[in-house]
Amino acid sequence: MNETKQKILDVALDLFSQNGFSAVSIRDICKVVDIKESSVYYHFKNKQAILDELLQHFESIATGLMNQLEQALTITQKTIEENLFEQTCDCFFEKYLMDEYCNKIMRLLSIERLSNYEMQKIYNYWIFDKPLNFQTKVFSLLISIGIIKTADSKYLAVKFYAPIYLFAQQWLFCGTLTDEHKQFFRGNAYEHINNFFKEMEGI
Amino acid sequence: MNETKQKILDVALDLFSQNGFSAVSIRDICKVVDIKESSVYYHFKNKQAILDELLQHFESIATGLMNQLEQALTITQKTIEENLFEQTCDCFFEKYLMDEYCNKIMRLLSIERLSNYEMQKIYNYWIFDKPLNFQTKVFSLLISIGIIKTADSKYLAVKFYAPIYLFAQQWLFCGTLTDEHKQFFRGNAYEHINNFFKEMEGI
DNA sequence: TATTGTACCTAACAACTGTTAGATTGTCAA
DNA sequence: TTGACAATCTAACAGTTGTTAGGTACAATA
Repeated sequence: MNETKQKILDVALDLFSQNGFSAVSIRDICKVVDIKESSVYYHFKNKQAILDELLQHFESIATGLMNQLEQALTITQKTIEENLFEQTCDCFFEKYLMDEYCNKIMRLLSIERLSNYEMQKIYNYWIFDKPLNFQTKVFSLLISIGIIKTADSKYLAVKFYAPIYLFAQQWLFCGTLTDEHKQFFRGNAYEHINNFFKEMEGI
Repeated sequence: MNETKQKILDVALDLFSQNGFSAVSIRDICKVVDIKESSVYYHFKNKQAILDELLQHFESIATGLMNQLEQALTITQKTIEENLFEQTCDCFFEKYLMDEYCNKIMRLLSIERLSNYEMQKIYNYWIFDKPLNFQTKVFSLLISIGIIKTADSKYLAVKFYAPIYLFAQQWLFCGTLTDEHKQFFRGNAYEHINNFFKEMEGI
């Protein structure tokens, strides 16, 4: 891909994720990229097309990561327990919630979803429905192979995911994504996961 | 308070909560209120002053509600159990998360917190710190009077509050606040509270 | 050497932005 | 009736917005 075009996308996402789509002007972007505003229209049909391309790229990344997670459920039973923990942390935490690109897209979506129904659907899918459905599957599986005693897998998924979502909103979706905030998130989220599985073994 | 001034505040909050402060123009507000844009400057020093007054009013409402909740903890022990459940639902759910005014302010804050540090602090205080601190107090109290066996009250607060926050984000902070969405939230949140206390009695 | 295509530029457009100066009403008290 | 005040208006300002038409510089191709 063209170097300038990539730079426009990077800067646009950076500004969109802080101020929202409509509050950022083409000229704001151009000041940072250091080109004249008309040059943007050589690479993109209009302002909306920049946003479209950013979202499309995000959805392809997210689809790939979620597929990777789903595959961790299909391997042999013995390796499930070990693999699941690692995969969840690596795919979902590091490469998704804390990934610079994905994180910025999610910030942007959290703004736009309030006035744009299409954005709301994308946000709901990737932040609520998809992760909760995946966790429900995980717990159904753990119940079926006897690691967990019978329980409501859907409610288990909420109890597992909700604190992670809360910590993410607290540390990963405020201000800029810093290493310090990442460490806060990791500390809280990992501790929660450990506690959660300890408590489940007890029941 | 002046009728027109109140109408400006109402319309401004409605638009700000959907599109964010900077994406709404004075003329957007005036079209709905049906006045000329210069008339706004009779009631407010500038655009920022509208936002300031909205936030100030919210903080006085929120302070009152939280004080009311705190008081539910100081009454005689016997009535605590009965009172706490009712108060939490009434104050925190109905008069706070689902109240039209407070709900709109929280939407607005969720946009502005991404680019404005002051807004971020207000959001964090009223959405994370204050509710979590209150719940921590509640569980400390329940532990001290023997209703709950010894446990980490801070982590209990997270486990209690996180699903409520998740349901709120899912149903109360997307699109417009409808009666249908309110019912979804109530259904999920009340069920969670019941489950939570059932499980605690078991331990 | 002439032509073509890429990647940028200057300059302008009509519409919109927050804000202000000053005029115009209607409603009271003197 | 006069004067003062509150609440609104008209009209304009300087700057910003997304977008376009048309020009320029430079490389690769014919």
